[in-house]
Amino acid sequence: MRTTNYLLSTLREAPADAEIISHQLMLKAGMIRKSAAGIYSWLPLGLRVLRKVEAIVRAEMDAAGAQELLMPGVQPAELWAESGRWDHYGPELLRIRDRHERDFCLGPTHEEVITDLIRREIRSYKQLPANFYQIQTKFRDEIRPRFGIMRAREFLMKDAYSFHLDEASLRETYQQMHTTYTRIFERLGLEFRAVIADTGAIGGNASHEFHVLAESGEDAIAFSDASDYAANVELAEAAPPAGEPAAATEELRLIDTPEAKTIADLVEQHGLPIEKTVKTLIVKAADGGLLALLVRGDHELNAVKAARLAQVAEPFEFAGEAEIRAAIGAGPGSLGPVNLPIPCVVDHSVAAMSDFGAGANIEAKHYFGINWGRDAELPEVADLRNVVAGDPSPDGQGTLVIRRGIEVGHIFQLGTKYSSAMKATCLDENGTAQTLTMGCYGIGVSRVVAAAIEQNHDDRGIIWPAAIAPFELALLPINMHKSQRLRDAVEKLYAELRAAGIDVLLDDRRERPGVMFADMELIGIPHRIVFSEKGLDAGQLEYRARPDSENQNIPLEGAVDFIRAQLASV
RNA sequence: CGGGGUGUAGCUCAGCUUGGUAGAGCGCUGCCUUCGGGAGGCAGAGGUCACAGGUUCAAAUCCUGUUACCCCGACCA
Repeated sequence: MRTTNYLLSTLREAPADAEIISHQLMLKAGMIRKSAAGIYSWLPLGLRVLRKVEAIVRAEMDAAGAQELLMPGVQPAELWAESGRWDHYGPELLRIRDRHERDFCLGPTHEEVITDLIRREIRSYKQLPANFYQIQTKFRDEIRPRFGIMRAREFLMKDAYSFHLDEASLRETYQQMHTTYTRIFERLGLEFRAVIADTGAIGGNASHEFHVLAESGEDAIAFSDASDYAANVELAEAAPPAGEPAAATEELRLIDTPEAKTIADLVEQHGLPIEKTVKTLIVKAADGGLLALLVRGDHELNAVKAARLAQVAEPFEFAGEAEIRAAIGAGPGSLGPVNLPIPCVVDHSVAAMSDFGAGANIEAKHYFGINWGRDAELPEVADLRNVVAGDPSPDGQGTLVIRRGIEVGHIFQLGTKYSSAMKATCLDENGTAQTLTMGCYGIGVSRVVAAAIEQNHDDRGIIWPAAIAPFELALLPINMHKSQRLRDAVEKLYAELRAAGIDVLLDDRRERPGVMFADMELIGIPHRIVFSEKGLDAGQLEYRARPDSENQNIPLEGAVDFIRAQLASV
């Protein structure tokens, strides 16, 4: 491809509303343009990347025996009514009506359509198991689309649905998809982790999310430095500390703390180590009253874990200040376990504390030197906090490291949620109808593009992993318009590279070198060759890989082989 | 949905307080010079100042309404 025949719409400055680096770079590199909030066009350069991601996903899904099909983007309301989701999906489902006043929606996912299709097509256990996938545009009317393509309303997704006669077969395909996803993200050249995920309302069955690791990720994930264990921080278990709490060495004392409203104040004004403080959080209880949850001052309450306690009201909700004062007689900032008039659950790490400080349940006073047993009965103990870096791994191997991740894939075992609602059955060996068991497996194809940039960029622009770069190599002739000899040499190599099947971009614009360098670095082409008169005199070209800062002189003769070797070495 | 902010040239923004008929830098077109890290000069093109109404002799500027977009929060995955 020649730049003079290609829409290379690079921008010097990114539009002001682009917040994260991938969004800025995708706009600056001319990959995407916005049509409306969360809705984008892909320019030729961006589409090349998207297609490369798609091709890898498709190849690996095919290799795993999945069959590609394509389902409609517009779906009839009847199917959603059948599964019950027409009423339950909420405003994220964009509903539309046709000229005959019939209801439809723009598909945010395709469980209904595939289940409808398969219940008609699959009659016998002999056709199972089967796994169908598509790569298709989805629409979710997000309340707040943001971060460009990362959290768009319209996005490209690979979604797959598998069908089985029993759980064992489902588990087998699930495991196979886990392996396939691992291969896909390895081939994409991204640093990623498969993490144990929340199974949500479906419950019970296994689920994993695949996260691309990047500082800007929306999810915190915890993984072991010594094993495969990885989980969303929301789900990672905090192991109870070993051993008994240390014996009391201090007397209980009531201290005036008029200026201490927060843990930070307490630490700063009274010289208490933060690990010797306790946070008391009040939530609504299942019985209609209030419940106190205690975590150490330096820990965070984990709402997912708290919501699982039987004593906690559903949905999980913090109590208001007025309610707290009515029940306890003191406001937030002065609460603690001593003389607490409401039920209480404490985190494991709190149960292990001694000689600690907490609110006195008296306005503007704290108790210091609190010890369980002596000053307050130890209440129920549970896992209530987010894990932190350095905690022991729940599988007993190594300690936890916390990184941020971008969710790009999700696999889970659906079971019979849709097949039973929609009566999708087939006959087993005995001729009896069995409700199909299902799994589903998604990859956010367009999000992968943004995630790859979040993980791989520098201050000059994008650094594409080789497998998904829009072009593999850039040819940059300097002052080609002034030298026919240079032009001939460039054209010759360009033709040879193309004949060798290399994805090459020839910058034949009459631009100054600085402009070419800046553009090629911005759009992230992994390899570049610079042609100059001076080099030709010496029979040499300059080669540089994208992240390097040094040029390498290579002989003009055999340049194609050299490039081939460089491409292969990545 | 609640709170906040912004809409002026393709992009980044000034002008608005104090009303007087539209600006800069970058980008774009042409010519000249330059030519190894986003060059310089000259000449151009390009704007219903988001939209509608109002006040006024006069509105980008003041007032009202609408709309779009952005940020924070809640929500969702």
